[in-house]
Amino acid sequence: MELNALLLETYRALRQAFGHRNWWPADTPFEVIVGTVLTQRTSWANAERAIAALKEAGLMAPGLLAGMDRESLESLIRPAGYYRQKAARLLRLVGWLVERTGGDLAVLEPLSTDELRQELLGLSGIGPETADCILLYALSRPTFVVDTYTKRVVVRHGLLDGACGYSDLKELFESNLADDVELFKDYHAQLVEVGKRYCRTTPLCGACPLHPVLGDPVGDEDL
DNA sequence: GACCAGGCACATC
DNA sequence: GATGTGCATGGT
Repeated sequence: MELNALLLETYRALRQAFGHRNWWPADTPFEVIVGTVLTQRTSWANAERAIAALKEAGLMAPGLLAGMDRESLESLIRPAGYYRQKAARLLRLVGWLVERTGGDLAVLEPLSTDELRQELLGLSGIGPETADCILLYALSRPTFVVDTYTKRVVVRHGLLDGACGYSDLKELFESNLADDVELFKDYHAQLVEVGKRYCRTTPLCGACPLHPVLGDPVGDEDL
């Protein structure tokens, strides 16, 4: 089967099994941006507590957040973990956003996705996954988000070898699927879901909805 | 108590 | 370029 068809079949199987995942839950694109930092290496439930605290305090707005002192921000986002790092990262990111846009994300529209991605990656604390989450889920750019679950599913089924890096995985999906923001949003979310439920350190391939599509895993690499 | 969760920067080799 | 480590809370 062609890669394009295989990747679409994979998505269909996941969508059939799990339903639309409805990522990213948020009231505004700005809230998505804040969430991308808060959820780094952190369960969504804990990131949500921090988001709720910011909203409760009436601070979920670029100008207000950018003006906060670091210690107050740290105490509000504490439940998300890594709160000292994340407070510093949020202040840098939101500071950049305010300076760059004055708080109006529409100002970024003329920039190419690639230009925007490079700017985001230039900020300390914004790596490839966070940058792509911001681009896809907050700014609706057709960029594929990769994470450890993506790698597990892809490598376990021999689509790429274990030495592949972030850009290889990203390329696999972007060059074999049409640029489709809604597809990219839900596809990533589905990969996270199947990763959590079945494609774990010790896989549960038998009941996995991908098994009929991709077959038995190949290799036994520890991912 | 161990292990994991919607990463990233930095040190070291 | 690859590999190891710190960052921190909260659920299972």
